[in-house]
Amino acid sequence: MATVPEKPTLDNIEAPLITRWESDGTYRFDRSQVRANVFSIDTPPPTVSGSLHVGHMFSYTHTDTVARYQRMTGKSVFYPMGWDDNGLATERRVQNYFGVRCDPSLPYDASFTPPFDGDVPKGTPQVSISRPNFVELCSRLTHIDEAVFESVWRRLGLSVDWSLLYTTIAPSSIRASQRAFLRNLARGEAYQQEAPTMWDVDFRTAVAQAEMEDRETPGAYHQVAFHRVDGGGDVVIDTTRPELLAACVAMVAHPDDARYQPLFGTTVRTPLFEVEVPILAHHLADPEKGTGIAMICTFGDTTDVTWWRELNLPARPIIGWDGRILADNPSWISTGGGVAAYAEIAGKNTKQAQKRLVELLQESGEMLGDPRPIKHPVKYYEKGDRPLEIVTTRQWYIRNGGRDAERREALLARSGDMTWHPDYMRHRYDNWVGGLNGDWLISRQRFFGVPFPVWYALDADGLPIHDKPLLATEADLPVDPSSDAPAGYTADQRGKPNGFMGDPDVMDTWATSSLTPQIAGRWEDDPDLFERVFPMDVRPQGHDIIRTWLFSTMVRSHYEHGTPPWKNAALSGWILDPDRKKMSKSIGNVVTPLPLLEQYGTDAVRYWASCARPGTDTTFDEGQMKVGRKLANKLLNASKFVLSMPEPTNDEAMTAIDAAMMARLDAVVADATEAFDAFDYARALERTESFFWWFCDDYVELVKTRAYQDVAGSTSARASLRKAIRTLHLLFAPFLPFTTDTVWEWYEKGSVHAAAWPKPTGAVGNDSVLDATFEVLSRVRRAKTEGQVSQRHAVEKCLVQAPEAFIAALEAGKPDLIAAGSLDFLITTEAPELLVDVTLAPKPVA
RNA sequence: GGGCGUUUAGCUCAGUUGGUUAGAGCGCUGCCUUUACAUGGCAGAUGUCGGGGGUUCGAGUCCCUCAACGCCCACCA
Repeated sequence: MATVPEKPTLDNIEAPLITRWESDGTYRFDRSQVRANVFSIDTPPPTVSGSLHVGHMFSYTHTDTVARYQRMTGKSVFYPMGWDDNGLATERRVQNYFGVRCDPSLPYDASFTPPFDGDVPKGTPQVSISRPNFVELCSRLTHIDEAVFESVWRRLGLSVDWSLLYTTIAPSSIRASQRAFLRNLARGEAYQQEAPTMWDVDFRTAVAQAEMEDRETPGAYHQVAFHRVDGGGDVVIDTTRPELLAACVAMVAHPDDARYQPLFGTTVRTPLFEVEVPILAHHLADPEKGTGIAMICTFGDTTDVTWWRELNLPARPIIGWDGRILADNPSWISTGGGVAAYAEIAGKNTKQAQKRLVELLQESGEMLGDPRPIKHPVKYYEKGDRPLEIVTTRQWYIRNGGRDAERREALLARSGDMTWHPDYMRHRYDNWVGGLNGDWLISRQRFFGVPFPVWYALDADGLPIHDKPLLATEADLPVDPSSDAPAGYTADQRGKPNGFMGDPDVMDTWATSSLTPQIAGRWEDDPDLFERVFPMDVRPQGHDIIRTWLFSTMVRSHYEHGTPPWKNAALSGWILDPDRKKMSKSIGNVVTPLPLLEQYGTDAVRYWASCARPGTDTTFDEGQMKVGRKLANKLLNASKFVLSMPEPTNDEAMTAIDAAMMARLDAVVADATEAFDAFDYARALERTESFFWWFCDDYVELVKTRAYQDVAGSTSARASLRKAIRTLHLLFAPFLPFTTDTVWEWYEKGSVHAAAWPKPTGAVGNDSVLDATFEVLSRVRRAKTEGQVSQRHAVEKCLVQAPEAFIAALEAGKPDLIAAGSLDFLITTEAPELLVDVTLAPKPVA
């Protein structure tokens, strides 16, 4: 046990405590505890990018305060950390870091060394390497990044149990992910389908609905004339995508549109390409839009897909996986003019094709007027730079209710099986699930991720038989179908007729991170652990990823376990910069937390984070960190004051003043406990903090003299001060873990973070005693301020006129009041109104 | 177009079942070296609680309505 220092300081208190907590195992999960005595947290695994921003500090602190509270109530806290290193983010970082790109057609080169190691000059062309080489580099870089990341994260003082660390690309995570997929497949919850898919032409991968976003993009309306086959003149449409004219399969107008009703069932010939297409009716056609009649192409947008499906139209795709117009002349274009026109656009990207096609239409006179520029919302992959195209591909899906009312209802009902903090966040879930328009697309045509544990037998011509996939068995997981062979085949049959091929795709990151409760809880690998932590008590996360992470985790747990994966979801808000914009890497307004931790101390930054109400977006405010610093400093000094006094050895009845203070503190303990149980750390802090300032400024000042001297009530004062400060250390411990543990060391054994959360002492006090005493004290102070004398200055006479009840209440505070106010005389008389008359002693003559 | 949230002092924000005169911190002004703390203390000024209507003995708080801002979703010819 250390003693109280002469000059306590907040400087450099963090590092020794971080070391001590680790060596003492202060935050170690005790897995011998039964489920009822465990508090488990499904920690968000941050993407390992080698940097940490103040938003992380913000939301992780919220969870940490709750974890610390739960631990102090006696729960064994399961608080793991994970790194999300699987997926596209890592691939991009590897490309930029080593100056390479993956080309799966290349063979493995065992002696390959990357051209760069971190500093790739701008504009350097990337070196193409094989998939195994690329995956090796991904593993290598994630290991480097994770070592850096861990050291930075430890600095935050989070009470995570680092021995539970997991990564989403580790073999055990791949095993969990593949196992869950195989079970989804076996139960019919996963399936494969060849269908039009939203496609990013740069990443060359399919993209899920949840990962798309709209961006206002410049475009232009082009008015184009189609010729009626019956010679009755032209039908004019407006289109923003004239380059898709060659992919036109029909025209469509609203069934009630009188202008076009006579044309339904007739045909027109497309301009330039001279393909005959029907004019059809469909309720989704909007008479108000453009000319009221649209061309249907395969595929310009999602409405085209709907029309194509519902009107049973042929597929005439002309855009390839690279976003370019297919090179070969399509079978449906057969006239000389059509073939010549197609040759003009073949191989071009959509922009170039559009430009050329407009020229051709203008030459032929089939375009009316000039293009009319507009801005319109266009779908993008959230990480992409060019608009998404719709390409028909074979993909894996997990049913999520997007095409099935019964599943949708079941998943909607799940949001009622858990508690949301704050409650209104459940609307975002309900809103999203209610608006789904397709199943969850989980396959990605990428390289660094969890492979599908699936192979395909090849027929005599060497073509894959997709409808009878060869599945891995659970016992063999994890598998990599690009290097492992399926049961019944040998490695040399790969790619041969009557042999096999591996499924070339990997799962999207969300398909694996949707299993974080299972991964962290070591589902099936350690059933004893899993049953002690699952379903988890809480999922903390940002409100912006309810539609992705929260929902996808719900889907997996709903299918596999028939329950929500957690009892509570705690949603945290965003950090806004002083201009109230979201802080994000892409905007470039991110603040790094390390300099802040240096300047104000970790506790002060945690204080700022803890002031934000759950779910609320919060402005970045260094002012609040200064306040936090001040608070921590005050706690240090108040503790020094109280703990420097001799520990009371005998019992003495508590004075009315002291009992009333303790009763107030009891109320604070009750409030803070209730708030924490509801995940409202901000309220717990606010109640504790406001009590603490009152305690320092008023109560301590009032009883200071009595505590110093050996008079009647001094034991009561010392004992009360000591009990109260100890309770305050416990109440502040979740927020100011460094300051409180520093102080705790002065007089207690062990860590405050292993101590028991306070309970109300049952003190019985009369609050009006405090009110009356401080009302008079405050007036005495004002008189001294107005008289421009020190607060120590003697008061010759203090006359209090007040109603009877007030005087009665004041009675118990009189001795303290006289000492604290340096009153020579205190006289009370009864009067209808409160009046305090203060006569200051004469100022000494200089 | 639908959903959700926000709007309280110059700034950042509390205000929990409706209840005296609406609060805190920062900032601002003045004073005080006081033996826990000058990284301090004491005191002071500052508000038509976004607008309008309603319920009530009583509304920042409940209901209706409008507005501004933000987020999510839908629309994308």
